[in-house]
Amino acid sequence: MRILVVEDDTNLNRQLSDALKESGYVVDQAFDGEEGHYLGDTEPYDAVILDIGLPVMDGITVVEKWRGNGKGMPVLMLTARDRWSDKVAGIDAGADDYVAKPFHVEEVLARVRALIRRAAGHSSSEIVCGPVRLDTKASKASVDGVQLKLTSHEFRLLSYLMHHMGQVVSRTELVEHMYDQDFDRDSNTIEVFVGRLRKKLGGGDLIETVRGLGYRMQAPTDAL
Amino acid sequence: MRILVVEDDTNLNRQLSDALKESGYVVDQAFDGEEGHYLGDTEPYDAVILDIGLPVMDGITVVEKWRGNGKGMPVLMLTARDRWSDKVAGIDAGADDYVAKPFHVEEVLARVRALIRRAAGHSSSEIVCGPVRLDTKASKASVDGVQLKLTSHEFRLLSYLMHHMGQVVSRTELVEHMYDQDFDRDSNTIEVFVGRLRKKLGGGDLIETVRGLGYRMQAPTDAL
DNA sequence: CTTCGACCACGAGAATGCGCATGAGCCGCC
DNA sequence: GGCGGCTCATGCGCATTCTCGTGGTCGAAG
Repeated sequence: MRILVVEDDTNLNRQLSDALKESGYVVDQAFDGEEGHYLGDTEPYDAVILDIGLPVMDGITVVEKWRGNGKGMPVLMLTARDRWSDKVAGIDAGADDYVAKPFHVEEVLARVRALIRRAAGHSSSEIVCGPVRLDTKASKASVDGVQLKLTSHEFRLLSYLMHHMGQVVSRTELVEHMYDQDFDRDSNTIEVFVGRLRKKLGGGDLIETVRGLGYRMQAPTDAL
Repeated sequence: MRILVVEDDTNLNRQLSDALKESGYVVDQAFDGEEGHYLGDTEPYDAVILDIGLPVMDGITVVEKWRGNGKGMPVLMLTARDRWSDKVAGIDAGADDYVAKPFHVEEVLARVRALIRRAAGHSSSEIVCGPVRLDTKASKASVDGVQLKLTSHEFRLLSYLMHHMGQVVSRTELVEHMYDQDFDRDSNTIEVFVGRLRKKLGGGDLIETVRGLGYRMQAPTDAL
């Protein structure tokens, strides 16, 4: 984890940086807004601690520039005690949190940890199997990077198969997970959907049929 | 976006609730810890404002119970001035942010905005999707730089969709976040609003309908 | 090797029901 | 009372899904 500390008070900067290093982070330091902005723009930080009152370019502007440039790393702002309007401006500019001066170093550390933890939670949920990618959150699937146009049942089927990659999945199991309750078991709907899905997924036999048992989604590293 | 305000001071509660409603949120109110806990446990809020000193059950306990129960919505705590230990306790219990009393209402609003957009994974106060811009700060939306004239429900719908860009959002989810507690679910109101919103947003099919599942706002940089 | 039975693939048509537009009534606000 | 916004009902169009029938494939047994 790499952290940038932008703070013009050299004493405070060192204090924070030391505490962070002690906690196991890699720390870069900057002492004015321009330097800080440049570093944040070019280096990949996991979090930034940013004073609001800085020489050359103030903290608000720095955040705004980063955000306008697509930089999304968590930013923790340091504000003067009673400047609540600064806090509002900072938060609206895109800061994720702030601490009012004077602060306890442990509080800053706790917040940095929280920010990093939270930022880690936003990775999109994707399952990959060979050329097939499934994004459960967006309800989208693609093969070789090409978007598939799936109906909701087709998607549910693919989803279930991909969640059980490598396993043999019986027809009844599929029925039970694709439909709410009682469903006419003697119909070949599943086969029909498997057929359609195979067609949409394309050539490589990704969905293998295990005669008498059900279907199996090919694991990516399958030595046939 | 739907928000719960838990505060026993009726005056303060109303003050906050009114300000939030003015900003386009749907607000539920609770006046003691138990009521607040129950509501937060059963209804899907996008954020909660929670006083720390409450009758029947204090704020810390409320958060702890929610978190222990898997509830992850952002919680903004209201603490008494200078009670540093309360802040720490609140954060440790699982609160996401706090404001010390007495506070400026705008500060609370700014923090709520920040919490909501952070929970959705956005870093700046403006959310952009293709030609559409949503200004969470001013509660305004524009297409190609032209201001849209939206009714409050239309705005809430657009806001929720844009906060969940790329994800499929179900009709019930939309209902739950656009209306407060009791609302007749079996009607096609949402479809009507989607229709109107589409008309106002103009040609490009920004709101995609996913048959059987819900709606999805098209992400701008669509990775095909 | 051949034959038989069970199982599976696939195409095409039929039926379902979802989503959309539209417009009428209703409510609250000015 | 007029107006703008919200809700609800109706009917249509069409994507999706289900059914059915035929033909193909596989495995085992004679």
